[in-house]
Amino acid sequence: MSAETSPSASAPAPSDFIRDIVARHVAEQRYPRIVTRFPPEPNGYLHIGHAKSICLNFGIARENGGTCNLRFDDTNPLKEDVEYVESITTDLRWLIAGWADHCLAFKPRGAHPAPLVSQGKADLYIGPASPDSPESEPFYASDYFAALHGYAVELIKRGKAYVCDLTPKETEEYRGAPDKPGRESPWRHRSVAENLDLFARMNAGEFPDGARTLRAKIDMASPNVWLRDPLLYRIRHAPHYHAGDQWCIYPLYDYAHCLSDYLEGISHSVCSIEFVPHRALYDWILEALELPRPLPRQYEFAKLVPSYTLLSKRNILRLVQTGTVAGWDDPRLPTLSGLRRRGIPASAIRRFVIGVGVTTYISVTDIAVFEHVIRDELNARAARRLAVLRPIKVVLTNLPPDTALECEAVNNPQDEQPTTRRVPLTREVYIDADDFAEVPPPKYFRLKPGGEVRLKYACIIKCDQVIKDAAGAIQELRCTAQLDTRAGEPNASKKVKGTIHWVSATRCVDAEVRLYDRLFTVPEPGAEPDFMQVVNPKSLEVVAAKLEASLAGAQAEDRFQFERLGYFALDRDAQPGRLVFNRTISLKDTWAK
RNA sequence: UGCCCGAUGGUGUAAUGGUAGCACAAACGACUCUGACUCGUUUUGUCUAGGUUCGAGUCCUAGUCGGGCAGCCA
Repeated sequence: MSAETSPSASAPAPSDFIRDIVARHVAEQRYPRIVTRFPPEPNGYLHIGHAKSICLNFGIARENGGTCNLRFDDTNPLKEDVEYVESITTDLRWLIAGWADHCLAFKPRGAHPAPLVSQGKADLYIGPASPDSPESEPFYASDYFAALHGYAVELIKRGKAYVCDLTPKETEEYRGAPDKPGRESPWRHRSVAENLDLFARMNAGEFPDGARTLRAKIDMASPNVWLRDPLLYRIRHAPHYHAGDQWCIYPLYDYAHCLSDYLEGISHSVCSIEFVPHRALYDWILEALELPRPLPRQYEFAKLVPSYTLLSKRNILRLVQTGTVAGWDDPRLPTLSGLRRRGIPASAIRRFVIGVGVTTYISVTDIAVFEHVIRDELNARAARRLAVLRPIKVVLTNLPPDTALECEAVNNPQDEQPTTRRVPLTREVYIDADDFAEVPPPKYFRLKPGGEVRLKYACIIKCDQVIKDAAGAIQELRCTAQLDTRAGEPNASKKVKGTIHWVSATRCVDAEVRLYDRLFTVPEPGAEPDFMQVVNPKSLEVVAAKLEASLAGAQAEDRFQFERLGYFALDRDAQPGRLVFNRTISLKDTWAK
C-alpha cells in the first residue's frame, strides 16, 4: 500500500459551522468559485496546529470543487527567509499528498498584479496554476507590494488614510486602552496633497525607520482598538527575501491580508479566533476602496491544542536552541517534519485534525486520540517483523549448533491475503529482557524459571536453567525447544499463556533503535510557569537492538511493526550498513499497568 | 474593570425547538501463536438561576467561569 493512500481519503465529508456557511454561499451562488488559502508567514516550520488549518482550507476546497492557494504572508522583511518557504512547501505537499493535491493552487512564476490604475475599480485577480509545473510558484503577499501601494494611494485620495508623524511610543499612548478611548493624532487632518507627497517621500526613502507611518482614518474612540486609526504602512529600510531591495515601506498584516485575499479571488478567508477583533478592519479596508463584489470574508475557528505538547513557534524554537531536542525535525516535536521523520503517516495527521472538528471553543484535545489514529493507520499497512530491543541470550540446548529451522512468519495478518516469509530458529536466540522474570509478578504470562512460553512462529520452549555472571546478572537462559509444537507438527496446537518475539542470535542484524516518548510530563506544558521544568527526561532512549535479518534491506518509506513492541520506521540517520530506527509509537499495552 | 467570543460525560465533538448520539479514554468480558487487532458489555454529560413554549442543550434575561483584543508581529 502506498504510504499516502488513506482511509480518510474516502471518509464522509465533515460538517461544521464554517462548512455550513460555505454550503449556503454555494447554494446562493454568491461566488463564482470557492477559493480558500493557507497563508503562513515564512518565519518557522509548520506544525500540527497548521495541519488543522491546512485540512480545513483544503477540505473546504476539495468538497466544493474549489482550490486553495498556498500564500506566503511575508510582509515583515525582518523575520522571513527562503529556508522557511522551502520547508513549508515541502511539508504542506507531503501532508495533502493523495488527498487534496488537486486543490493546491500556485500562480504563474513571476506573475505580479499591476499597480492600481483607476479609482480602485481594477480587478487584479491572479488565476491559479498547477503546482507541478516548473513555471509555477506559490503565492506571495510580497508580490502584491506594488498593487498594495496603489490601493494605499487611492485610500489617501479618498481621505481615508493619512501620514502620521507620531513616534511608536506616542502612537501607543494616543491609542488609549480597551476601556478608554484614544486621542486623535495631530497629523490626522493633513491635506490629501500633503499626504500624497509625504507617502511618496516615505516610499522614496527620505525618512528613517519609525519616523512616519501611513494610517487608516477610522475612529479613535472605537471600542474595538483595531479600529483606532490602525497602521497600514511602516518604514523599514531592509531588503526582503522575495521582493529584493526595491521597497523601504512595508504593509502591515491587516492591510495586506484582506487585499491579498481580494487579489487572489479568495471567497472564504479562514483564520484562528485571535483575529476576530480584526475582522471589522478587514471589511473596512475592502469597503473603503469600494472594490467590486463579491468580497472575500473572514471566518474564525479555534486552534488545535493537543495535550502533552507545545505548539507555538517561539516555544519550539526555545526547545531547539537549548538543545532539548536535536532540531526542527526532531521526532519528538509536533512539527510536520518531526512527525514525518518519526514515521507518522500524513493520513494519520489528517484524520486526527479533521476528526477533532471545527468550533470557536478553545479546547485541549487528548493526545491519545492522535495516538489511536496513528496506530490504526499503521496497523493496516505495517509489515510485521521480529526485533529484540534489550536482548537476553537463550540457548536451546536440544538444538545442534549448526541447525536453522525455517519458520513461516506472517507479514501482516490484517491483509486479506496475508503473505509470509521465513525466519530461522537456531540454537542461540535472543528474547527481550521484559519477557523473562526470575521472580514473576502475578498473572505473568511470559518466561520464568521452569515455565513455558511460545516463541512466535516457532515452538514452545521451557526454561530449565538461569545462568548468571559473578555479579549476579543474567547471562543466558538455557531452555528446551519442544519441536513437536512447531506449525504442522502433532502438538502444534498446544496452548500456552504467553507468546513472545525473538530473533536468531547468529542470523540477525544490529541496529540502533530510538525509543521516543512524549516530550512533556504534564498535559498542558504551555500552562506551566516554565515549560522547561516539565520536559520528560526520558523522552528519548537509545538501545542496541537485534533485528531479524530481512530488516537489513529496510527502505525509508517502509513502515514496520516490531511484533509486540510498536511501530518503527527507518531514520534519516541510517546509512548503508548502519541501521537506525525510530519508534513511531508503541503498541497499546494493557498489561503495563 | 471597555469590547468581543465561548461553556454538552475524564477529553473532543454531534444533536439547526421534538428519543442527548459518536469517537477517544477508563473498567469488565470474549477471542488470540502479538497482553496488539477485532468483538461484546458497562461507567460518566447539557455551568447556575429565572423566563418563553405543549416541549429548551438549542430561544430570551441575569449571573458564574473561561478565552481573545491595547506590536511600526503575523
